Amino acid sequence: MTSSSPERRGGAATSVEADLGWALGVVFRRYAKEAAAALDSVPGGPRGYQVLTTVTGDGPKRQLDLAAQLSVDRTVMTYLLDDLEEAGVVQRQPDPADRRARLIVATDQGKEAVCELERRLSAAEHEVLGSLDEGERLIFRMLLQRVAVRADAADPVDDACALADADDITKT
Amino acid sequence: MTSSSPERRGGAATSVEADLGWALGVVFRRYAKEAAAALDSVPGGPRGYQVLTTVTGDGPKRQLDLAAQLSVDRTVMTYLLDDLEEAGVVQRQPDPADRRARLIVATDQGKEAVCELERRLSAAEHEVLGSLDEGERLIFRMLLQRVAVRADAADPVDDACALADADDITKT
DNA sequence: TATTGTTATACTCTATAACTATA
DNA sequence: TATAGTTATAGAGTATAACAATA
Repeated sequence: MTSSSPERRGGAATSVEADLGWALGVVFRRYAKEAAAALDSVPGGPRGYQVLTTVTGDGPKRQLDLAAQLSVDRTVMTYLLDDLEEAGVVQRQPDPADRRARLIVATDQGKEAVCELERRLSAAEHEVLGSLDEGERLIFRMLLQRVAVRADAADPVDDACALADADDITKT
Repeated sequence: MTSSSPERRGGAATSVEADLGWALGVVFRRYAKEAAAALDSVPGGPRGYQVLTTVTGDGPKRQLDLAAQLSVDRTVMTYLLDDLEEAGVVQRQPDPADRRARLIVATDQGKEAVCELERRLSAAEHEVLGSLDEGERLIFRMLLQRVAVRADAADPVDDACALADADDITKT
């Protein structure tokens, strides 16, 4: 048993209005698990895969740019690349334009691996959305995409008001 | 900047087929952030809120049962309850049926707090789904719910096959 | 002997700070 | 002086193990 059932939650819960947070959490964790399993062979798991696909798709990239683009701490990027390099899927090359920087490039082995990994990941996605038919899946992805685009644009700083009037419940 | 843009990802990406993992992650993290802000006043944040709503809705519960139901480690539950009790929203009472066990009950203050917190949480949900109109929101929640129910039922153990043939990419 | 709950310890992940080599 | 990358260190969060009280 990994999570509580939705009906268990308090408050109003018509079968459709059922807790959004619960559903989101369950689906996200499930996908994360499936993806992690699919990408099990990549050092660093999903994040290692992201690095690999990025350098494969975009071509050579400097370490810091890569870190910024993927929202990974630069210190974490160091460890990640250590492992990926040891696995032989990427390589650190000197940047001819700046002797401080390193250009990260995918090896042939890395490029090959991406194809196989993409297939596995795609299968994992299909698995997670298995309860929807083709049409529903399309609608779901479309709506989710719309929500995500807005969510990605929104800044947590915008919620200053929400935080401001969130006085301590112990004083209510 | 918190996350990479979807078009940045490698592979095939028609605007609708855009990366499911990315969208799920963004929406989930956004919701988690909003919820954490809305539940800022509860010790333990969202998890403290879950404990509070559970004992408010289901009535007194033993600590271990509560931990199992919410998938929280029993050692974590101890700290969580310490904080919630100190805040005055729940109480540990001796279980008349078993002197080892403690029954967790919500205080009046705790019950009051739940109402306010539910309102805030509901507002947060509305905010996250803000890019959808009423009808779309209903469809989205319905589909998400369907996906979640299946995802919740599925066991990671079922993926033994996926893990089995996930040989190391370094040897491909 | 097994179980409830607590405490202490260790482990993982991530972020911070200090360092080097270049610019 | 500032920046790219590395290393060492410290912090949060979580899990493991040992413990006291009771069954």
